[in-house]
Amino acid sequence: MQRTRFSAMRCSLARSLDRIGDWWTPLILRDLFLGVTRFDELVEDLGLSRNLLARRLRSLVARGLVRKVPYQRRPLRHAYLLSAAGEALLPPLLALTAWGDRHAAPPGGPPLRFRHLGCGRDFVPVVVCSCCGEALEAAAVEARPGPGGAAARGTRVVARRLATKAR
Amino acid sequence: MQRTRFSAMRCSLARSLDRIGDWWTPLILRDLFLGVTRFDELVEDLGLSRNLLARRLRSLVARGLVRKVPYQRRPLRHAYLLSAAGEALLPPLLALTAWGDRHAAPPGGPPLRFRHLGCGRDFVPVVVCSCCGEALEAAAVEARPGPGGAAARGTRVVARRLATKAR
DNA sequence: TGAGTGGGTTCAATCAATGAACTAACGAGC
DNA sequence: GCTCGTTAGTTCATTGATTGAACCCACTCA
Repeated sequence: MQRTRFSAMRCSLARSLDRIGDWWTPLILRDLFLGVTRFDELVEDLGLSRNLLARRLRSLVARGLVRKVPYQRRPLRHAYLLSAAGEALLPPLLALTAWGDRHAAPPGGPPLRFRHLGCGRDFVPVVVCSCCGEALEAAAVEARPGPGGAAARGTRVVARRLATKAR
Repeated sequence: MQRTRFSAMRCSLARSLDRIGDWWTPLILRDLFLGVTRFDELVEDLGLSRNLLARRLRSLVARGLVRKVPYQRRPLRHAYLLSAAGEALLPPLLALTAWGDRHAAPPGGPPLRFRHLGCGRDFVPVVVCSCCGEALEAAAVEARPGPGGAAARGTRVVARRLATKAR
C-alpha cells in the first residue's frame, strides 16, 4: 500500500515527476539555482523540516540532479550544487514560474524577474517549437505514438487512443 | 501540523506548485490534454483510486484549471476539459516531458512524440528568451528582485541574497 | 423487473510530512 | 582543559495524505 511511484510508467512526464514531483523538491532546486546551497540556509529559507530536507537532498544526489561539494575544510562543510541534469531542469521550471506569474500571481506583481545574460534584458520564458520557432499552444500540438510507447499503467487508455492515428 | 501549503509564498513557482504540485495532478492534466476526459477512463488509464481522482478533479475545477462539461443527457454524463488556464500549462509540462525524454528516458526511446500543427513537423519543445529568442541555459539566467518580492516563508534567504544586486 | 453503466462516496490500513528535541564533529575563546 | 557556538544532520511522536476495496445511486435498456 505504498504510495504509487511513477518510475515504471511509459511516459516521460511521469518519469520526470518521479524525479522531481515530490513535495518541496522543485523549490529546493529553485533555491540551489538562486545560490541558497547550504543545509541550514535551505531550512531557513523554505521552512521545511530538517528531517525532510535531508531525505530530499539524499534522493536528489542519488539520482544525479545534485552534487554534494565541500566548500571548506576544517571543519569540513558541504554545499549542494546543481549537476548538469539539474541545471537542465531550470528552463522547464522557469516556464512553470511564468505560468504562475500569469495565472496565480501574488499581490504586488511578480516576485522575481529574470535577466538573460545573452542579450542583457529582462525576459519571459517562452516554450517554442524546435522546428519553426513559433510559440507553442495546446490547440496546435498533436500527440502521436513514439518508439518507446506501451500500454502500461499510466498509458492504458492513451495507448489505445493514439493507436488509431498512428499513421 | 497540516501539510505546508505553498500558496502564501512570495514565489511564482511555489504558487504554481500550489495548483498543480499535488501527487497525480500533472498526469491528470496530461490525460485531459490527450483526450482521456471521463472519470472511469482516467481511473483505468492512471490506476489511481477513485477517491483521490474525485478530490483532485474537484480541486482543479475549483481553481479554474478544468471545466466539467456534459457530453450527453439522458443519462447526464460529464467530461472534464482543460480551461484556458489549464491549456496554458501545457507548454511548461511539455518542457518537463522533454527533460524526462533526455534525462530519464524509458527503455525503447520516447513513449510519445509531438507534432506542431503550425509547421506540420515533429518537434522538441525549447524554452527561449522572449527578447532574443535564444534557448535558455541556467548559466545565462540571472535572477533579480521583482515588484512583488518579499521576505516571507519561501524567500527569507533569497530576498536577502537578491537585495545586494538589486539595482 | 433485473442487470448494466458511469460516476462517484465511505472506510480502515498504511505511508509521508511536520515540528520539536536530540546528537555529533569541529573551532574559538577563556 | 572546558565551555560555547556553528553546521549538519538524526530520531521520534503526532497528524495528514494515499491506497484499495466495498458500497451507493441515478439512469437506461432488455
